[in-house]
Amino acid sequence: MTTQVLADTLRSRGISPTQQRLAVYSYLLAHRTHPTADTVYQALCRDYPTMSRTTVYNTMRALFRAGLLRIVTIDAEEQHFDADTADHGHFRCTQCGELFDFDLPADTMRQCAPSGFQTDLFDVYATGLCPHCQATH
Amino acid sequence: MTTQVLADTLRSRGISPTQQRLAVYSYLLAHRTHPTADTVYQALCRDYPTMSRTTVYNTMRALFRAGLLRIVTIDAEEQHFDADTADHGHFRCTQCGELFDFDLPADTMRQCAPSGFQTDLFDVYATGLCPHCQATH
DNA sequence: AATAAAATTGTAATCATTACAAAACACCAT
DNA sequence: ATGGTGTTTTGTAATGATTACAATTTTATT
Repeated sequence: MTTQVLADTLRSRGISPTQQRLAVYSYLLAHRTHPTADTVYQALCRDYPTMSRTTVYNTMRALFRAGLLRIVTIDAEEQHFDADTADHGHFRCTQCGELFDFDLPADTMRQCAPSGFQTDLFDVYATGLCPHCQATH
Repeated sequence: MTTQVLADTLRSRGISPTQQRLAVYSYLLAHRTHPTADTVYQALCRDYPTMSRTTVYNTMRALFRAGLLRIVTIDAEEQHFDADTADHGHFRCTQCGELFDFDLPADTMRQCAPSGFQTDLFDVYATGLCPHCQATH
Protein backbone atom coordinates (compact mmCIF):
# COMPACT_ATOMS: atom_id res chain seq x y z
CA MET A 1 0.00 0.00 0.00
CA THR A 2 1.47 3.31 -1.04
CA THR A 3 1.89 6.23 1.30
CA GLN A 4 -0.50 8.14 -0.89
CA VAL A 5 -3.28 5.63 -0.33
CA LEU A 6 -2.62 5.58 3.41
CA ALA A 7 -2.71 9.35 3.52
CA ASP A 8 -6.03 9.37 1.70
CA THR A 9 -7.43 6.82 4.12
CA LEU A 10 -6.51 9.00 7.06
CA ARG A 11 -7.79 12.15 5.38
CA SER A 12 -11.09 10.49 4.56
CA ARG A 13 -11.53 9.86 8.27
CA GLY A 14 -10.69 13.41 9.21
CA ILE A 15 -7.14 12.72 10.37
CA SER A 16 -4.44 14.83 8.80
CA PRO A 17 -1.76 12.48 7.56
CA THR A 18 1.38 13.58 9.33
CA GLN A 19 4.65 11.70 9.02
CA GLN A 20 4.29 10.22 12.48
CA ARG A 21 0.73 9.08 11.97
CA LEU A 22 1.58 7.52 8.65
CA ALA A 23 4.53 5.77 10.25
CA VAL A 24 2.41 4.35 13.06
CA TYR A 25 -0.44 3.33 10.83
CA SER A 26 1.74 1.70 8.24
CA TYR A 27 3.64 -0.13 10.93
CA LEU A 28 0.37 -1.55 12.19
CA LEU A 29 -0.69 -2.54 8.71
CA ALA A 30 2.63 -4.24 8.03
CA HIS A 31 2.92 -6.01 11.40
CA ARG A 32 -0.16 -8.03 12.19
CA THR A 33 1.34 -9.12 15.49
CA HIS A 34 -0.88 -7.06 17.80
CA PRO A 35 1.96 -4.89 19.04
CA THR A 36 1.80 -2.81 22.17
CA ALA A 37 2.37 0.94 22.18
CA ASP A 38 5.89 0.42 23.37
CA THR A 39 6.68 -2.13 20.69
CA VAL A 40 5.56 0.32 18.03
CA TYR A 41 7.51 3.10 19.67
CA GLN A 42 10.71 1.05 19.88
CA ALA A 43 10.42 0.00 16.26
CA LEU A 44 9.79 3.49 14.92
CA CYS A 45 12.46 5.17 17.02
CA ARG A 46 15.12 4.02 14.63
CA ASP A 47 13.68 5.60 11.53
CA TYR A 48 12.06 8.55 13.26
CA PRO A 49 14.50 9.60 15.94
CA THR A 50 12.17 12.22 17.35
CA MET A 51 9.20 9.90 17.69
CA SER A 52 7.72 10.03 21.15
CA ARG A 53 5.65 7.58 23.09
CA THR A 54 2.95 10.18 23.56
CA THR A 55 2.63 10.52 19.81
CA VAL A 56 2.16 6.79 19.48
CA TYR A 57 -0.62 6.88 22.06
CA ASN A 58 -2.21 9.96 20.51
CA THR A 59 -2.14 8.35 17.10
CA MET A 60 -3.65 5.14 18.40
CA ARG A 61 -6.49 7.06 19.94
CA ALA A 62 -7.11 8.98 16.74
CA LEU A 63 -7.06 5.81 14.65
CA PHE A 64 -9.30 4.04 17.12
CA ARG A 65 -11.85 6.86 17.13
CA ALA A 66 -11.81 6.82 13.35
CA GLY A 67 -12.54 3.11 13.36
CA LEU A 68 -9.23 2.23 11.74
CA LEU A 69 -7.97 0.01 14.50
CA ARG A 70 -9.08 -2.24 17.25
CA ILE A 71 -7.77 -2.13 20.80
CA VAL A 72 -7.31 -5.61 22.20
CA THR A 73 -7.70 -5.79 25.97
CA ILE A 74 -7.38 -9.54 26.39
CA ASP A 75 -4.15 -8.93 28.26
CA ALA A 76 -4.96 -6.98 31.41
CA GLU A 77 -1.47 -5.59 31.64
CA GLU A 78 -1.27 -3.61 28.44
CA GLN A 79 -3.26 -2.79 25.37
CA HIS A 80 -2.51 -4.37 22.03
CA PHE A 81 -3.34 -2.73 18.73
CA ASP A 82 -4.70 -4.34 15.64
CA ALA A 83 -5.24 -2.60 12.32
CA ASP A 84 -7.40 -5.48 11.13
CA THR A 85 -10.92 -4.26 11.82
CA ALA A 86 -12.64 -7.17 10.10
CA ASP A 87 -14.52 -9.65 12.29
CA HIS A 88 -12.18 -12.05 14.02
CA GLY A 89 -11.39 -13.35 17.48
CA HIS A 90 -8.21 -13.16 19.53
CA PHE A 91 -6.56 -16.02 21.36
CA ARG A 92 -3.98 -15.53 24.06
CA CYS A 93 -1.67 -18.33 25.10
CA THR A 94 -1.08 -18.29 28.83
CA GLN A 95 2.21 -20.07 28.38
CA CYS A 96 4.04 -18.11 25.71
CA GLY A 97 1.90 -14.99 25.93
CA GLU A 98 1.46 -14.76 22.20
CA LEU A 99 -1.72 -13.40 20.61
CA PHE A 100 -3.30 -15.21 17.69
CA ASP A 101 -6.15 -14.28 15.38
CA PHE A 102 -8.88 -16.77 14.72
CA ASP A 103 -11.86 -16.80 12.41
CA LEU A 104 -15.35 -16.38 13.71
CA PRO A 105 -18.28 -18.23 12.19
CA ALA A 106 -20.21 -15.98 9.82
CA ASP A 107 -22.82 -13.78 11.47
CA THR A 108 -21.48 -14.47 14.93
CA MET A 109 -21.68 -10.82 15.74
CA ARG A 110 -25.26 -10.45 14.68
CA GLN A 111 -26.31 -13.58 16.55
CA CYS A 112 -24.50 -12.70 19.75
CA ALA A 113 -25.09 -8.97 20.02
CA PRO A 114 -27.63 -8.19 22.74
CA SER A 115 -30.90 -6.78 21.50
CA GLY A 116 -31.89 -3.35 22.70
CA PHE A 117 -28.27 -2.28 22.89
CA GLN A 118 -26.49 -0.34 20.17
CA THR A 119 -23.36 -2.38 19.62
CA ASP A 120 -20.48 -0.42 18.12
CA LEU A 121 -17.67 -2.80 18.91
CA PHE A 122 -17.64 -6.53 19.34
CA ASP A 123 -14.76 -8.60 20.66
CA VAL A 124 -14.30 -12.31 21.16
CA TYR A 125 -11.41 -13.42 23.33
CA ALA A 126 -10.22 -16.91 24.11
CA THR A 127 -7.43 -17.88 26.47
CA GLY A 128 -5.58 -21.14 26.93
CA LEU A 129 -2.73 -23.01 25.29
CA CYS A 130 -1.65 -22.54 21.70
CA PRO A 131 -0.87 -25.63 19.62
CA HIS A 132 2.85 -25.25 20.11
CA CYS A 133 2.65 -24.90 23.88
CA GLN A 134 0.30 -27.86 24.14
CA ALA A 135 2.97 -29.96 22.47
CA THR A 136 5.82 -28.85 24.72
CA HIS A 137 3.85 -29.67 27.81
CA MET B 1 -26.16 -19.15 50.62
CA THR B 2 -24.84 -19.92 54.08
CA THR B 3 -21.32 -19.21 55.15
CA GLN B 4 -20.87 -22.93 55.63
CA VAL B 5 -21.67 -23.66 52.02
CA LEU B 6 -19.35 -20.90 50.83
CA ALA B 7 -16.59 -22.22 53.01
CA ASP B 8 -17.05 -25.69 51.61
CA THR B 9 -16.95 -24.33 48.08
CA LEU B 10 -13.63 -22.65 48.77
CA ARG B 11 -12.23 -25.68 50.55
CA SER B 12 -13.23 -27.96 47.70
CA ARG B 13 -11.09 -25.79 45.43
CA GLY B 14 -8.13 -25.85 47.76
CA ILE B 15 -8.64 -22.40 49.19
CA SER B 16 -8.80 -22.16 52.95
CA PRO B 17 -11.88 -20.18 53.85
CA THR B 18 -10.60 -17.27 55.87
CA GLN B 19 -12.87 -14.48 57.06
CA GLN B 20 -11.54 -12.11 54.42
CA ARG B 21 -11.91 -14.55 51.56
CA LEU B 22 -15.43 -15.41 52.59
CA ALA B 23 -16.26 -11.73 52.80
CA VAL B 24 -14.88 -11.02 49.32
CA TYR B 25 -16.47 -14.04 47.73
CA SER B 26 -19.88 -13.51 49.30
CA TYR B 27 -19.77 -9.85 48.30
CA LEU B 28 -19.19 -10.91 44.71
CA LEU B 29 -21.99 -13.44 44.85
CA ALA B 30 -24.39 -10.89 46.30
CA HIS B 31 -23.44 -8.00 44.00
CA ARG B 32 -23.63 -8.99 40.38
CA THR B 33 -22.53 -5.53 39.31
CA HIS B 34 -19.02 -6.43 38.13
CA PRO B 35 -17.28 -4.42 40.82
CA THR B 36 -13.66 -3.38 40.67
CA ALA B 37 -11.16 -4.29 43.36
CA ASP B 38 -11.52 -0.86 44.89
CA THR B 39 -15.30 -1.05 44.98
CA VAL B 40 -15.11 -4.33 46.84
CA TYR B 41 -12.49 -2.93 49.18
CA GLN B 42 -14.52 0.20 49.97
CA ALA B 43 -17.62 -1.85 50.64
CA LEU B 44 -15.91 -4.36 52.93
CA CYS B 45 -13.92 -1.77 54.85
CA ARG B 46 -16.94 -0.91 56.95
CA ASP B 47 -17.58 -4.40 58.26
CA TYR B 48 -13.96 -5.54 58.25
CA PRO B 49 -11.94 -2.55 59.39
CA THR B 50 -8.63 -4.27 58.84
CA MET B 51 -9.39 -5.36 55.29
CA SER B 52 -6.63 -4.34 52.92
CA ARG B 53 -6.59 -3.75 49.22
CA THR B 54 -3.84 -6.31 48.82
CA THR B 55 -6.04 -8.96 50.41
CA VAL B 56 -8.79 -8.14 47.94
CA TYR B 57 -6.36 -8.58 45.06
CA ASN B 58 -4.88 -11.75 46.55
CA THR B 59 -8.32 -13.22 47.04
CA MET B 60 -9.38 -12.34 43.51
CA ARG B 61 -6.35 -14.10 42.13
CA ALA B 62 -7.01 -17.17 44.24
CA LEU B 63 -10.66 -17.30 43.22
CA PHE B 64 -9.75 -16.76 39.59
CA ARG B 65 -7.18 -19.56 39.61
CA ALA B 66 -9.75 -21.82 41.21
CA GLY B 67 -12.21 -21.02 38.43
CA LEU B 68 -14.66 -19.35 40.81
CA LEU B 69 -14.66 -15.99 39.12
CA ARG B 70 -14.13 -14.30 35.84
CA ILE B 71 -11.97 -11.24 35.28
CA VAL B 72 -13.59 -8.84 32.86
CA THR B 73 -11.11 -6.73 30.90
CA ILE B 74 -13.54 -4.92 28.65
CA ASP B 75 -12.57 -1.69 30.40
CA ALA B 76 -8.90 -1.05 29.75
CA GLU B 77 -8.55 1.10 32.84
CA GLU B 78 -9.34 -1.43 35.52
CA GLN B 79 -10.39 -5.00 35.96
CA HIS B 80 -13.92 -5.96 36.90
CA PHE B 81 -14.77 -9.15 38.75
CA ASP B 82 -17.70 -11.42 38.15
CA ALA B 83 -18.57 -14.45 40.25
CA ASP B 84 -20.92 -15.68 37.54
CA THR B 85 -18.82 -18.19 35.64
CA ALA B 86 -21.63 -19.43 33.44
CA ASP B 87 -21.50 -18.55 29.74
CA HIS B 88 -22.55 -14.99 29.11
CA GLY B 89 -21.33 -11.86 27.38
CA HIS B 90 -20.51 -8.41 28.76
CA PHE B 91 -21.68 -5.12 27.35
CA ARG B 92 -20.10 -1.81 28.25
CA CYS B 93 -21.90 1.46 27.65
CA THR B 94 -19.49 4.14 26.50
CA GLN B 95 -21.80 6.85 27.80
CA CYS B 96 -22.61 5.80 31.37
CA GLY B 97 -19.78 3.31 31.74
CA GLU B 98 -22.02 0.62 33.15
CA LEU B 99 -21.43 -3.07 32.51
CA PHE B 100 -24.30 -5.35 31.58
CA ASP B 101 -24.56 -9.09 31.21
CA PHE B 102 -26.14 -10.55 28.13
CA ASP B 103 -27.04 -14.05 27.08
CA LEU B 104 -25.08 -15.89 24.46
CA PRO B 105 -26.74 -18.23 22.00
CA ALA B 106 -26.32 -21.82 23.06
CA ASP B 107 -23.08 -23.44 21.94
CA THR B 108 -21.55 -20.13 20.99
CA MET B 109 -18.39 -21.07 22.74
CA ARG B 110 -18.04 -24.39 21.00
CA GLN B 111 -18.76 -22.85 17.61
CA CYS B 112 -16.40 -19.95 18.04
CA ALA B 113 -13.44 -21.52 19.80
CA PRO B 114 -10.50 -21.94 17.42
CA SER B 115 -9.61 -25.51 16.62
CA GLY B 116 -6.15 -26.71 17.54
CA PHE B 117 -6.07 -24.42 20.54
CA GLN B 118 -6.93 -25.52 24.06
CA THR B 119 -9.43 -22.91 25.16
CA ASP B 120 -9.70 -22.49 28.93
CA LEU B 121 -11.50 -19.16 29.02
CA PHE B 122 -13.84 -17.57 26.58
CA ASP B 123 -15.06 -13.98 26.71
CA VAL B 124 -17.45 -12.03 24.53
CA TYR B 125 -17.43 -8.28 24.87
CA ALA B 126 -19.65 -5.71 23.19
CA THR B 127 -19.37 -1.95 23.49
CA GLY B 128 -21.78 0.80 22.53
CA LEU B 129 -24.84 2.49 24.00
CA CYS B 130 -27.14 0.88 26.52
CA PRO B 131 -30.90 1.25 26.02
CA HIS B 132 -31.14 4.07 28.54
CA CYS B 133 -28.32 6.12 27.05
CA GLN B 134 -29.70 5.64 23.54
CA ALA B 135 -32.91 7.28 24.74
CA THR B 136 -31.25 10.27 26.38
CA HIS B 137 -29.28 11.08 23.29
C1' DA C 1 1.28 -24.60 74.67
C1' DA C 2 4.81 -24.58 71.11
C1' DT C 3 6.03 -24.64 66.51
C1' DA C 4 5.53 -24.24 61.75
C1' DA C 5 3.04 -22.75 57.85
C1' DA C 6 -0.13 -19.75 55.71
C1' DA C 7 -2.65 -15.38 55.35
C1' DT C 8 -3.08 -10.53 56.07
C1' DT C 9 -1.61 -5.92 56.17
C1' DG C 10 0.53 -1.31 55.06
C1' DT C 11 3.79 0.73 52.56
C1' DA C 12 6.62 1.23 48.80
C1' DA C 13 7.61 0.12 44.06
C1' DT C 14 6.22 -0.69 39.28
C1' DC C 15 4.70 0.50 35.01
C1' DA C 16 1.27 1.55 31.38
C1' DT C 17 -1.12 5.45 30.24
C1' DT C 18 -2.43 10.38 30.39
C1' DA C 19 -1.93 15.49 31.37
C1' DC C 20 0.35 19.32 30.30
C1' DA C 21 2.90 23.08 28.43
C1' DA C 22 6.52 24.41 25.45
C1' DA C 23 8.42 23.93 20.97
C1' DA C 24 7.94 22.69 16.17
C1' DC C 25 5.23 22.53 12.31
C1' DA C 26 1.54 23.29 8.67
C1' DC C 27 -1.60 26.14 6.50
C1' DC C 28 -3.45 30.41 4.76
C1' DA C 29 -4.08 35.25 3.70
C1' DT C 30 -1.83 39.14 2.82
C1' DA D 1 8.27 35.41 1.21
C1' DT D 2 6.08 36.96 5.92
C1' DG D 3 3.39 36.80 9.74
C1' DG D 4 -0.31 34.83 12.19
C1' DT D 5 -3.19 31.09 13.71
C1' DG D 6 -4.25 26.61 14.86
C1' DT D 7 -2.63 21.93 15.03
C1' DT D 8 0.83 18.43 16.13
C1' DT D 9 4.63 16.76 18.42
C1' DT D 10 7.57 16.11 22.22
C1' DG D 11 9.61 15.38 26.92
C1' DT D 12 8.60 15.41 31.42
C1' DA D 13 5.77 14.96 35.17
C1' DA D 14 1.55 13.13 37.17
C1' DT D 15 -1.87 9.50 37.70
C1' DG D 16 -3.62 5.37 39.25
C1' DA D 17 -4.29 0.40 39.16
C1' DT D 18 -1.76 -3.42 40.44
C1' DT D 19 2.11 -5.96 42.57
C1' DA D 20 6.30 -6.78 45.65
C1' DC D 21 7.74 -7.21 49.97
C1' DA D 22 8.59 -7.83 54.75
C1' DA D 23 6.59 -7.58 59.18
C1' DT D 24 2.77 -9.00 61.82
C1' DT D 25 -1.13 -11.75 62.75
C1' DT D 26 -3.73 -15.77 62.29
C1' DT D 27 -4.41 -20.66 61.55
C1' DA D 28 -3.25 -25.47 61.70
C1' DT D 29 -0.52 -29.20 63.71
C1' DT D 30 2.09 -31.81 67.02
